[in-house]
Amino acid sequence: MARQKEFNQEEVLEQAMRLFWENGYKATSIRDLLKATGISSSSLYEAFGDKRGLFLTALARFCALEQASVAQIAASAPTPPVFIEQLFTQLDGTLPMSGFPRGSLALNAMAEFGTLDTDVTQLLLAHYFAIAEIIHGALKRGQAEHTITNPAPPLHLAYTILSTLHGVAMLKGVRPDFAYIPAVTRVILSLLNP
Amino acid sequence: MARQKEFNQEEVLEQAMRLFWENGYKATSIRDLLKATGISSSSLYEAFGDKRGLFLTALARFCALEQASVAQIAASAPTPPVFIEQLFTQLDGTLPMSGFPRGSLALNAMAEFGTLDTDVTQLLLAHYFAIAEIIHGALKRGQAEHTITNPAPPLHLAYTILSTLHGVAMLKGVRPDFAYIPAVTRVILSLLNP
DNA sequence: TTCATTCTGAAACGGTCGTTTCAAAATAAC
DNA sequence: GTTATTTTGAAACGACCGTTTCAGAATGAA
Repeated sequence: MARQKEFNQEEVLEQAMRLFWENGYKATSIRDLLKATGISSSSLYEAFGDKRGLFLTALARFCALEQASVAQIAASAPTPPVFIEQLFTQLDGTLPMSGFPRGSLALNAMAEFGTLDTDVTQLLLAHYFAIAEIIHGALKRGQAEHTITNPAPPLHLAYTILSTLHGVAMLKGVRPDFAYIPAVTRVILSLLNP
Repeated sequence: MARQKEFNQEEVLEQAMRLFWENGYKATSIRDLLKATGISSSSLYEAFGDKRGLFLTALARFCALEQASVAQIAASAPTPPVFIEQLFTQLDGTLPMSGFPRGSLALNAMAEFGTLDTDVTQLLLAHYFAIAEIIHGALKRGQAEHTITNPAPPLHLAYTILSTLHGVAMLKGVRPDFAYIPAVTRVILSLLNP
């Protein structure tokens, strides 16, 4: 055949994801992306179609990473309440140290796009319900194992907990040193075992 | 003196607030604002300085309206738990009918700006803590009156409830017909009186 | 080595951005 | 009615936007 690509598509996506995460979709220009990734515009357009295509790919990557992270925590936590606790703990402490921007790209995209782009909306809703389902499954297990005594429908508890997580994540994006996450975590844990 | 203004500053702010609310800061252009408000660029720049100044003024207006709304609900609700319930109910039902865009301009601004604009950040944090304080006060009252039996620190409960509200509002911005708000509300009310 | 194919880098495209300018229109005071 | 002050409308500004183009560099196959 002919010449092979000089850039790594994964690395380009990683950088694009970070830029969109930090600055949002509209505020991230193609030139910003070219500078951060080091590739040229012709390569970018050949690989991803256009700016929106690159964003959708980067957002899908974010969602996949976040779902994998949540699933891994769910699988390794000794009990469902500890799983829930670790969701909040990860939000509070470990993510900032990993060099990622604050907050959540998915939540930022929810706010920026709302219902204005059906592809973005579909991606975000699928992501939301996938994570809700992981939490839901854990809560069901907890009720069966009696590590959770609250008899409320586990799906309702799951939506409540996920909403609380999202609310905390939003505030954390504006005030990264928000000190009340452990307190909120304790309240939520007390909800599982009143 | 001389000629008097032909436009009403309040109405211009109202329109600007709606546009920023619907589309975000970056995605709302000066030309969009001129078309929606009917004024000319010279008038706009004379009255608000620049685009960012107009946004800050519109955002401050939104925050003032929201705080007044929450305070009014707090004052008129028969008991603190009913007050909390009405916060969720208003989010679920009445706002969409009023012709306002979905979601919350304050939450959208949190996501769009993060920590990148200190003036925006300060405004949003002040708004956040003002509403948290209203809820906090109501919960303290509820504990004193025994309409709330959960003995947890009311400030912790307040942050938890506000976070949940914000998480629900975020999802509502992407899926206005989200059907589980009443279920989440019931879970939160059960938290107040376990 | 030659040829065919693919990727790259840089320049350029028209359009839109936020903002400024300024002459003409309007009005309060005299 | 004249004057002084302020607002308005329209045009224009340079900068940046997302995107396209294409000659030339690079590389696998013959």
